[in-house]
Order: sequence, then structure tokens, then C-alpha cells
Amino acid sequence: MVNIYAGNLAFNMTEADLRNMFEAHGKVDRASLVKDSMSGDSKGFGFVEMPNDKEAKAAIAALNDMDTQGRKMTVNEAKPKADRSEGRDRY
DNA sequence: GTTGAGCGTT
Repeated sequence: MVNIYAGNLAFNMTEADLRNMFEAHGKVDRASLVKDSMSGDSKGFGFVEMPNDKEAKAAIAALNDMDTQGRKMTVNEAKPKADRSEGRDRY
């Protein structure tokens, strides 16, 4: 299982589109596009989980830094999610 | 616009 981060995405992209991109290179366990909770606007990045290690690497290699909507998107292995379960107004 | 919650009043 590989957790993948995809940033600098097109803001018109949806979770289905994201999943599609990665499924072109292997099996996709889950695809999520991060968006604002209230407005629903895309935040321009998302995550994809792929069960097959080599397929995930292939997808990253193929999609990372590729030209899309006039920009270069960023794709790499995701870092662990920060723990925000204690609330949002710390600090 | 670049590393994930959720959207209600404990």
C-alpha cells in the first residue's frame, strides 16, 4: 500500500478524475480530493492510495511534474497526516 | 491555491 500526494492540481478536477489518472497506471484503492468543507471548492491537492507498490511508483513517476492546465503538477509519496483531532484553534 | 475532518455551540 502506497499513499500518494498529488498537488498543484487543476481546480476543476474532481475525485473521479484524480482516480482515473492513477488507475491508468494501476489499481487505486482510494482517491480523495481535498476541498473546503463549506464552499466545496477544491484546495488544489489530493491523495491516492494504491495497493500495488510498483504500480504506485510507476504512477508517481508518470504523473509527477507533468504538464497540466499550463502548470506542472506535483505527485509524490504522501507524508503522514497531521493529528488535528484535538481541535482547530490551537495556537 | 501544494500534505486530508467537520460545519455546529461543548
